[in-house]
Amino acid sequence: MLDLKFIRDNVDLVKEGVARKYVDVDIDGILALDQKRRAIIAELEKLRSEKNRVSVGIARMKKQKEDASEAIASMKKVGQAIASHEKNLREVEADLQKLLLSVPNLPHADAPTGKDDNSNIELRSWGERPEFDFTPAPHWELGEKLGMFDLGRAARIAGSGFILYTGIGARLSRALINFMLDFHVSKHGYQEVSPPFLANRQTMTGTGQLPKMEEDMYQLSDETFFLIPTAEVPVTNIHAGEILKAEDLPRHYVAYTPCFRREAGAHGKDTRGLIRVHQFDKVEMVRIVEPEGSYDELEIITNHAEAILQALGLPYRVCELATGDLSFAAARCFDLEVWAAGVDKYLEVSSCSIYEDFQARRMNLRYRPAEGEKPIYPHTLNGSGLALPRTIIAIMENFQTAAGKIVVPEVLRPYLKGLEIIE
RNA sequence: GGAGAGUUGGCUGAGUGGUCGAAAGCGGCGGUCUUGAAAACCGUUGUUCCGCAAGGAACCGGGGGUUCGAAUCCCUCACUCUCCGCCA
Repeated sequence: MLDLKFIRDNVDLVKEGVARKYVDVDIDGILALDQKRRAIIAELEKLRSEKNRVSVGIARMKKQKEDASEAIASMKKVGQAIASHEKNLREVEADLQKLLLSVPNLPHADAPTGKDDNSNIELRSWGERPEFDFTPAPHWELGEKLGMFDLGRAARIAGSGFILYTGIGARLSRALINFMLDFHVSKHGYQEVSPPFLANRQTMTGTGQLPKMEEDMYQLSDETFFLIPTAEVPVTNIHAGEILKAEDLPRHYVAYTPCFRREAGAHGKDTRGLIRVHQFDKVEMVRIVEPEGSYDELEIITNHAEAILQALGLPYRVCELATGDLSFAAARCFDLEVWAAGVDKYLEVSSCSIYEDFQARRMNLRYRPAEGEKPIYPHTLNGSGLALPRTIIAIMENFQTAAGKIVVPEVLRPYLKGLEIIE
């Protein structure tokens, strides 16, 4: 959420930023409602002030057994006027809030302007793409042959777009989760947390999934819970509504969770194998930091995600998202795309974003920079480190042998009782 | 799932429908005293909104209502605790 005062004082800047995100929101409508709201408040507070003043008098008269009926009668009218103004204010504020919640975060000045991912910019790449003297197989062929997963039975259990990992596939998945968590905890200093996998409406609004992404999430029929689309939601909201002390910052959290996404409107796009599924595992990093120097934090979190790919020996590239490709709440975002030899393309395995104070304001998360100072909003960031299925795809496809076996990355072997080859 | 009890400021904990933003204690901060510290004493100590300002307004779990007036009464939701049942 943007600061209403900021919108008021920077109308052109806000309109320009929103336009760069290719989002259509009614900024003028917000300003009009804001003006209306303030007019109502001014009037309402005048009435309340009168009420308070006269009420004291009534109390005194009653105490001295004097007749207060005249004052009470006149206050009755004031009371009614107050009630009607309050109703009015509630309505205006509800409308205003609704509009405000639909305003996206403004993109950072350095984010490349562009409508969609065609305008994304490759910043750097790491590692060598593997060379084969045979045609590398896609992971769905390798996976079925090696008994790592069974998509047909998964579809029978839940539907298409779900994964049933089997045998070594399930173990590899568990090994990756443990490896990533351990890595971020011991090498990058994160605190591991394990949050609920369901979240309520308020929490979903806090990080910005609601109101815009309602159709993309799974919702329970009692309408109180959503299945989380990412650990970003429960973890960033850990301190929602709190006023943290300066020494409580920074907070560095890492969490493993499954992620649930309806992928509405994604039919036919990358649907083979494990590329795009409705439920996947992910290890996620979240950083809650002071605004000062927060963009350095974006580099740091991106590097932390990259470190996993480097440790696994997977070639990747880092892309900066164009303004139109940025998520609703993000100001700037770097994607990591891993090379997958079998499907012969780069696959997004991590998204590292900074939200500035946009999420903090939505969830009313604040901290006090120093004793006696006013609380202000910290900045929030998050980055995948990493999403599992596509990482598994890259491991399988890049490390496959002519015989259709898969060489296990060394860093994972301790997690698989020393296993070197999946065959 | 059933029955009951709660939710007040950083914490503990009072609060009769009428100057209650709210007693008291603890903690925090400032000061006096002290070589320094402790103790004692004095003072201070929330968040937000409107307003150029002066100033005003709101907030006692959330939301509604009754009333001239609500922390206090009513409704509703959420959460916490105790007991019973069920269960990984």
